[in-house]
Amino acid sequence: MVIYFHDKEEDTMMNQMNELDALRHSASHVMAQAVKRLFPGVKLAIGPSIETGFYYDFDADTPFITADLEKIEAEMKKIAKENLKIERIELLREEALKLMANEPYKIELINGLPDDAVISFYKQGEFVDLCAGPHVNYTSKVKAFKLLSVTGAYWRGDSANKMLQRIYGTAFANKEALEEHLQRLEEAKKRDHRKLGRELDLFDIYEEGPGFPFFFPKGMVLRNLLESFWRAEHAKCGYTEIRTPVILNEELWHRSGHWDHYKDNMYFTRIDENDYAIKPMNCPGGMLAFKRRLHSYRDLPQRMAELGLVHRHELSGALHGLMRVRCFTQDDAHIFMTPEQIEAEVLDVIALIDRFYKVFDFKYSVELSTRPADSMGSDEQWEAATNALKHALEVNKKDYTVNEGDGAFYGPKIDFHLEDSIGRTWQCGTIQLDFQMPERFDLAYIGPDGEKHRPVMIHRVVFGSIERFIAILTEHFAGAFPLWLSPVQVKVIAITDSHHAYASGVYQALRDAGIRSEIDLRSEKIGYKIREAQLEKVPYMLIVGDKEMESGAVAVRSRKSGDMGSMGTDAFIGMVLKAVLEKALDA
RNA sequence: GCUGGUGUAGCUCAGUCGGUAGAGCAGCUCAUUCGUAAUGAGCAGGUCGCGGGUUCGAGUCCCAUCACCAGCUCCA
Repeated sequence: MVIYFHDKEEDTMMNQMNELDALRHSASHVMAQAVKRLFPGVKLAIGPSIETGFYYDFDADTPFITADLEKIEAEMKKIAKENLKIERIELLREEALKLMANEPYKIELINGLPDDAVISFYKQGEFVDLCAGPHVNYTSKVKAFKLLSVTGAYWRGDSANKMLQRIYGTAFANKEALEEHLQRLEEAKKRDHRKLGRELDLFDIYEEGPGFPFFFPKGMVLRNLLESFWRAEHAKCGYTEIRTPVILNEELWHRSGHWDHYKDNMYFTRIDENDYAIKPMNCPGGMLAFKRRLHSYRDLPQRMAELGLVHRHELSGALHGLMRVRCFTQDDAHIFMTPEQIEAEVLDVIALIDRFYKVFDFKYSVELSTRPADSMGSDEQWEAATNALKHALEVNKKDYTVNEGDGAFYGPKIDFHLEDSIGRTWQCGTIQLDFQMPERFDLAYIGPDGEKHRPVMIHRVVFGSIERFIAILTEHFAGAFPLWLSPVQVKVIAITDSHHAYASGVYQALRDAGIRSEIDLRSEKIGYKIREAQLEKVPYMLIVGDKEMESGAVAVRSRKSGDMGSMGTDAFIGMVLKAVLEKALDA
């Protein structure tokens, strides 16, 4: 989350944040102390404060269960009541190792500290913990807290290491702030795209196909709108569109390097005694499409887009609604170019992604991901590619963080992250620079010198996956999509049977104007029909009765601001069409 | 995949000590013709995730498995 403040406000805010940080850090120590009292055999790992609270990792012989949280919470309350003084102690390395003789993880941490590091501890009553601080001064300050969950977490975040028990909690300066936070979490649950997708009849995932989503008629309207918008924008930017097969011969995937670096994520099948793979990425198909003929430098850059359906075997525990699925459509494109064109092309894509996200009012963060351990190509190539991306980011004056070792196996990438309703971020857009595939597929173009040259390639997506983007979109707007994206834009509601003919006329006029509409002719009270339309988050309701019939008008009600009074049907249609054309966010 | 938790009607949930499953909403039928967030009555709806086991008897206890949720790992 990006927050902007003015000078003084910023200072106070920073101080408050630091205080809250210290409080939460202390809360994690109090929790560790409580755990130590209740389960003496437990070993301590690490326990930092985090954006929304704190956690502590423990190595326990028997895993904690949910019921343990209550006991631990009760003990924490006792420790707070004891009002222990929290003191800082600095020790020499030897002393520190001696003090932590029974804490193997702490010893590992101490040994990992640089020679000149100050080794500090914080002590409260009988509990001492290796810690850089800062902390609040008394345990009584830790009074508004709640333990939230117990989960597994690998030591040092490495799945090769032992899985520890992590207890998450949150703490605030006072009860009110804590309650407010818990309330907000409840509210956020209502925006969950999995819930809204079902309620609004957009999409769902069934037990019969874990990670393989279904899209229903209204969800398809949304999808198709996103895709048409995408096609129109890409055409403007000089992209062409192709479509490559979902299933291709396994040999292709050996050639591309996917077999060596991505096999575990791929699905395979056999056709007439031959081995085939279901594509997890669109690039190899794109390579073949590019290779269909010889290219001149005059034709470069060549921007070939593809809305490609890919399948990837994700770990069962990683699946998450539409955010992480096992089959999804990437709004992919491969840009083939000369090395001189790299920077301009990367900058263009950065600008394109920025433009797209602004249309939806999305805030995003940027990451540069560098060479992973499992990758192909030479160091020089990787360095050149990484520097090219870095340079583009700097030219663009974009703030970004570096994600070491998180690049694709064929090249470094710039990732664009969007936030879901509870602040988790998801990678959507990405720009990947690739010197490897052109090599592997022996791609070439004829230069001005009449010789063959190797093109460079960019893989890039803007939405990322249509599925994930729809999930983010749903949560961002809490299901109340802006008018231009709403599956149903207008609902005509007749007051009584005698208005049916007139209502149907209005309905037909809307449809003739290309406005996605529904009509409600049921013999229900209008309060009931309005309530239903409101819950369906339809942007506009047109209520028609005697008054409207006489004047040839419609009574407009917006889902946002309620009764807007009556206006001529044509005027309403004009208003809607204008807002749709502008992709207005407040309509 | 790993750790903890949860699976009961389309949805949200109740179901006591093991004694044979219930509500609200949604759906259907009928009545009602109504002016800005719920008209009334009636009907129907369940292999209690799936498979074993214990028991005279299992939604409830045990085992196994699948899916989901939170987190870790991984990723668009």
